[in-house]
Amino acid sequence: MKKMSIKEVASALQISTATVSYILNGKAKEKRISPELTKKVTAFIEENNFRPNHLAKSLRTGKTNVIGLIVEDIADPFFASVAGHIENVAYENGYKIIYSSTKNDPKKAKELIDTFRDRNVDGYIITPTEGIDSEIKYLIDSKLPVVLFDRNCNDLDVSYVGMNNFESSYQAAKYLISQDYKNIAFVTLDSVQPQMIDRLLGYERAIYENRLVSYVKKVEYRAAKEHLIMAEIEHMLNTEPHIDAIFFATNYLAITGIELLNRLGVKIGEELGMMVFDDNDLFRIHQPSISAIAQPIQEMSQQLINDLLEHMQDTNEYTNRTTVLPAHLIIRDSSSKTRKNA
Amino acid sequence: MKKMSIKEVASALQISTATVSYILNGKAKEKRISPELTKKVTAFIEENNFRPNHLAKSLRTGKTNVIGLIVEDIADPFFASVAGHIENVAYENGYKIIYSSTKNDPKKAKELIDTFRDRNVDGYIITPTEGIDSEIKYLIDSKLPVVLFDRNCNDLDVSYVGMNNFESSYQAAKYLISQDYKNIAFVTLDSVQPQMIDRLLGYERAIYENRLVSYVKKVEYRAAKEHLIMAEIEHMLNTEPHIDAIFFATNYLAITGIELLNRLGVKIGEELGMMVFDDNDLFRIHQPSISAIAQPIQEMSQQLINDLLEHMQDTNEYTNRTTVLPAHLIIRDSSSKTRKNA
DNA sequence: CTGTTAGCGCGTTCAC
DNA sequence: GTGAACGCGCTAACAG
Repeated sequence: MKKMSIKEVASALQISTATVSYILNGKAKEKRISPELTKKVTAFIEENNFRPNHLAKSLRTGKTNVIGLIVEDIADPFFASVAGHIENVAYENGYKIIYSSTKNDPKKAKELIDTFRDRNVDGYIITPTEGIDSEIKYLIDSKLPVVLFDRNCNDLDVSYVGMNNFESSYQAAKYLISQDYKNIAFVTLDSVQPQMIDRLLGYERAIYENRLVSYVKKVEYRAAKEHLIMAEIEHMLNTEPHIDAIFFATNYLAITGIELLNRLGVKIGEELGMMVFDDNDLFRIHQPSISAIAQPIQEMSQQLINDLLEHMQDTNEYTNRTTVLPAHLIIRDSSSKTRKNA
Repeated sequence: MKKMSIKEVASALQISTATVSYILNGKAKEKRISPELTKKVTAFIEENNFRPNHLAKSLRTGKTNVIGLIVEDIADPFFASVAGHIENVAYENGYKIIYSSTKNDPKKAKELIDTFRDRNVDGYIITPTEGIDSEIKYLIDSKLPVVLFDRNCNDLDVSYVGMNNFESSYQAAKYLISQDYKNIAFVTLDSVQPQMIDRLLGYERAIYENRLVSYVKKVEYRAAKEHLIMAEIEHMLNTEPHIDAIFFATNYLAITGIELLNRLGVKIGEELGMMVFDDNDLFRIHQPSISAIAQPIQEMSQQLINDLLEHMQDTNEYTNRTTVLPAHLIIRDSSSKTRKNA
């Protein structure tokens, strides 16, 4: 029951492997192979369940039909969701996906790019870490299809898909201001990632435009433990008691923050407004519900995989495309002093 | 800057490709290649950044160093988390992971197994759907390393890793009973998956042992829309008003249920006890917090990948192993009538 | 002892 | 419609 080779098919049918190969690849007509023979071969292949060896094919053609997906962490629901959407489309187009998580470690990111390169993946979807511009540039220079997402590398001519962090942050902050919050704090990570910086700047723009004061709390990035985050937020609330709203730059920070506030008995919405980046079941169901900026995951994924497929189709004519999608601002109860269900 | 081949290395150094290959694969000593030559070759390879073609190597050796991961849905946080853990260990051992989601469709599951087989993955981690026993059996008969998880295929001699659904469900139900709930409903999916059946049976055992009455609500499985689930639960609560606790068999059902109950203004815990399968941030932070049965994700993943690696190492001596890990019963406020924080 | 030759794995594709 | 080279690395058998 071992695997059959094209040679065996050929010899069983007393024809050459070339003929079988042409038929397999739909070039029967082009190569003027008689319909009868074509039918005979097709039938034989079907009957004996012959499957060409993918490795041999890849070795010869240089195509693996594999897409390399490099994300910060596949276990993160955001990236997992993107992985799911991408897979659907990739699957329909005959591609499989091989993934790896950088854990935001540039060294690992570089290794991953190398490994994927060694394995001849046909295209790359990458969430870049800091300091891997040169590796990405190398891929591009080698004419390999690459699409970045979530974070861009500004200095590179490469396709990118992301969301409008600056604009959505600005709009969200403006909304809080419109709801009469006067001292809005922004809790973020101490990170230089462009998307994080944009979120901060969007907030600050809204603050400055309205002649308000900005309160920015940067939580240390690496292995930020929950209780440390809580301690920092608590400290901030104690030293700046006039703060009347918090805008969290990430999901995780917000969840930790909510836990703290619940424990402190602070009434979210009434006493303290809240806005969060990245939506989540929790924010919808929490009482009061929490307003959030939802990333357009579906749209981003679609764009990502479309761009990549297109790029893989015609490597030469393809021109890079930067897509910045609008986020969805979801207004719930936490961003108004008068709660609907209060 | 195209890729260099072993042949080029050999000719540049005026030696044979065999020599280079032996050195590359650490067989220099075994093959009595002089240390000087070894050093020279190593240096040359380093300098010119030569990387052997993985495809050629795989074609020759039959090993791809790729693990095929077939889950129900990679976008589901549970599977994504498993994927993350597995990746860590796989990576350290030189394996990459190629994934695909079955969406619980047997047809797709079969296709995926075929595809992965075509692509010569070295090992399989599979969340089986119904009706793919024969495909899995085929893999096993072909001596391919397979580990199942989440759901077992009872009739197959194959390694399996999962958690003790029956026991943990039984314990959780018993706990509710011990907290003086008398009419406990069990809300589950209308599914014949073994793990779902075990959860139901565990609940029923606790009910019967205590001479209570079981209320089982099976929600239709396919594409269960939120509002339909809500309608079903609401109907149940109306027709069986004496129900004083709900035990949800899945995370998703519970989230939907909580949303409904909050809307109805039912006081979870006091008026209606609650227990849920699969933990989640939401359950921890919800007020009142929701008791849950947490899957031992870390432990399961570790066991999964260990078993598979072992199996891939010595295909012959390996004997199948069934691992059923205990779940973590996390008692919070929703499972007592007297809430701690009430 | 050191290192080489040559065939293999298997599908693709050019030249006839 | 075919023969044979080719993509590239591995390794048993062999020569010096």
